[in-house]
Amino acid sequence: MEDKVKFFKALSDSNRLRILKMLQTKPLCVCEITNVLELATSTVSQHLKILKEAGFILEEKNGKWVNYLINPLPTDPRISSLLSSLDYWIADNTVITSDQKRVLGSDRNIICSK
Amino acid sequence: MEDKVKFFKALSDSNRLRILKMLQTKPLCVCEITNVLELATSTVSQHLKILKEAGFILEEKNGKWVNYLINPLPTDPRISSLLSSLDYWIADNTVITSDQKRVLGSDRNIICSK
DNA sequence: CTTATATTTCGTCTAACAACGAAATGTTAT
DNA sequence: ATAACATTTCGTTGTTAGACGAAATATAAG
Repeated sequence: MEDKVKFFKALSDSNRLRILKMLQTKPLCVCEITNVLELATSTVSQHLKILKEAGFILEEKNGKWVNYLINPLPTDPRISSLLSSLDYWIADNTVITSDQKRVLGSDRNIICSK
Repeated sequence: MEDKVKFFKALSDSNRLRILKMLQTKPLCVCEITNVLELATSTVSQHLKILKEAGFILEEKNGKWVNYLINPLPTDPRISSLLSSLDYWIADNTVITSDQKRVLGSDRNIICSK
């Protein structure tokens, strides 16, 4: 019974919605996301784990970095539905838009090694 | 920012999903729902309050009873979307189906005054 | 091999949530 | 009026969830 609410639970946190929308802009490493959300790295890592286990995102190791990206081929069609209609569910997207701009205008090599 | 996750939060509890699906069968009073979910009346009342405040259901006083029903004309189109596609989000619906059968085959006047 | 960097895991704190029973409220029936 | 019933509100309890910092892990660079 509990996996019925799994998707809703994963989307029940505004920081996780922000992460998903950022990743729809481009794949990002943990420290880039941390930089935008202004949370502890460990907290962001935890959110990413939840999104990954729910099937929304994938992780790809790249040396020192772990890149997270939107799952391009989710096994569950409900995930595809949710991902493609995320904007619909997020009414006020001023924060989201600002996040996406920050993500696009920033360089990992400057941000992360600070 | 917090009303972004309002709908997802309301649907993040399996008992609330069961309530919504029962109400899609027919309007019900608190004690009929309590009888199916086998929870304390006060707990069910609390769940109904959450669903009502999120905009999914309405309440109609009818003497001794308070009838709850699916909101037929939600102001927010997202609520309509969610309500009409609830089955899609609920994968394993054995519990749901059983609930709906119980609801249809029971008489408020017998159940509630016990 | 040691250091720096990126990330995850772990333990802890606090806030939010679901559940309960008891008390309060409102309505119907006697 | 009083009793019976339906429901809500309130206070409490146990559990879950989000946040943090510190320690552990992994890789890159010197």
